[in-house]
Amino acid sequence: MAGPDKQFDRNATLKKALEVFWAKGFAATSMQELVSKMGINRASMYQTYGNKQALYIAAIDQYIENTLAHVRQELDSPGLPLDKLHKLLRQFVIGSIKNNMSGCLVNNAAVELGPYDKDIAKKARFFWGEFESMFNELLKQAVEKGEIKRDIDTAKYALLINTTLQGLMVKTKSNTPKKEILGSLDTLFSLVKG
Amino acid sequence: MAGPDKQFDRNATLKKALEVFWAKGFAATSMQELVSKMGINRASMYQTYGNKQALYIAAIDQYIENTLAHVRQELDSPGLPLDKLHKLLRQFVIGSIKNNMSGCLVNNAAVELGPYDKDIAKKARFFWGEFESMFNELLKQAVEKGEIKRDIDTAKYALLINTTLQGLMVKTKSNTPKKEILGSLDTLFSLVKG
DNA sequence: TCCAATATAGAACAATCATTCTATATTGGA
DNA sequence: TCCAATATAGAATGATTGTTCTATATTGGA
Repeated sequence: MAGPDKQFDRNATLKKALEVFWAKGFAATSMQELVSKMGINRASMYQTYGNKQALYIAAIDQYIENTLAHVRQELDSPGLPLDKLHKLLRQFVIGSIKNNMSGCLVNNAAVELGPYDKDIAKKARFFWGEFESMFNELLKQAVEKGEIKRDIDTAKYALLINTTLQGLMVKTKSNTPKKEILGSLDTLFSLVKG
Repeated sequence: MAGPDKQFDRNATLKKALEVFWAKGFAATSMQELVSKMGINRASMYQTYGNKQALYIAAIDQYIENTLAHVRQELDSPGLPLDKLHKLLRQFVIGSIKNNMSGCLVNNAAVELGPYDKDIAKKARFFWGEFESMFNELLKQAVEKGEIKRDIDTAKYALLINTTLQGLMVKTKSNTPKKEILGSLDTLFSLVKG
């Protein structure tokens, strides 16, 4: 068989598509804009991804993979568990605001398509489930290390923290002052620490 | 001048438009569907509202007005302040799930258009600001009446509660189990009560 | 009985949508 | 030097988009 030949960089072009979908959502993004920003030919894109929906799913998959890897790395780094978590969530908020109030791609996708697309809804639940597992793990460490002195139900707290995080992401999308958003995050952690 | 003649019911037709936008978002809703569901002629709709964007804004305004009125009424009713608030938020969650996981129209609008539409973003901030004022008022009452025994910064707690509420709304859009969502709400209130 | 306003039906519009097609160039191994 | 794969350019397709237009019916007050 003939080799891979003059192939474009799948990962890089998908990242471009991801950025457009992240900024504008699914329905408001046209194939024209996608093809332009990806820098490849229309035919190549249909050949590679099939259609707009499939490209969107591929972009979300890449986002989920990259984000989970990043979160794992941050939470595995040295430091007090709860402080690490607090810092990570602060990063999410600041990142969203700096990235033109883009929020979280999964959150955006769930709000736009969740009720009509079971595949999207399922991916969102998986993504958040992973978050909540990691948060739970950190909370358990926080209790062990005495960073949290009470005896708490860490799993429930993990769910609450992620839910609040999703609310923070939404608030960044309407130009809410950064201080206010980060303030709510601080309030949450002050309550968790007890 | 000639009288109002054979006019359609502005309020009722706008409510129909609201329902469609609420369920499907702005971009994914076509004028064809709007006109059909509203039961009026295309020309009448353009005559009355101008264009799709203006109709959307009008629908959001009606939603904000109705929702704030409903919240005020619920929170003014007799009962323990925090219990009333808890029950109200539970209603929001259950309502969203029963209404085909539609979430909150303002939340949906902020996520879809907030970064690109300053008018939408401003309305979202106003809407949430009203929520937070009312929540703050209730929290102050809860402290006065001894429903909360600690000395808390009610304003900060009000912000946190609304932020978490927005996260709860997002979670309803991806078919997250009702029990899990309501559980997070319970966790939040258990922390607030202290 | 007019008039002016308000509604209707439904065609027409130009633009844009996602998608497919034709034809051609480039590449690396057999 | 072919071949088969992979890319390109760019036109074409047919559907759908938001919006406007023409023509007509209904209504209530002057």
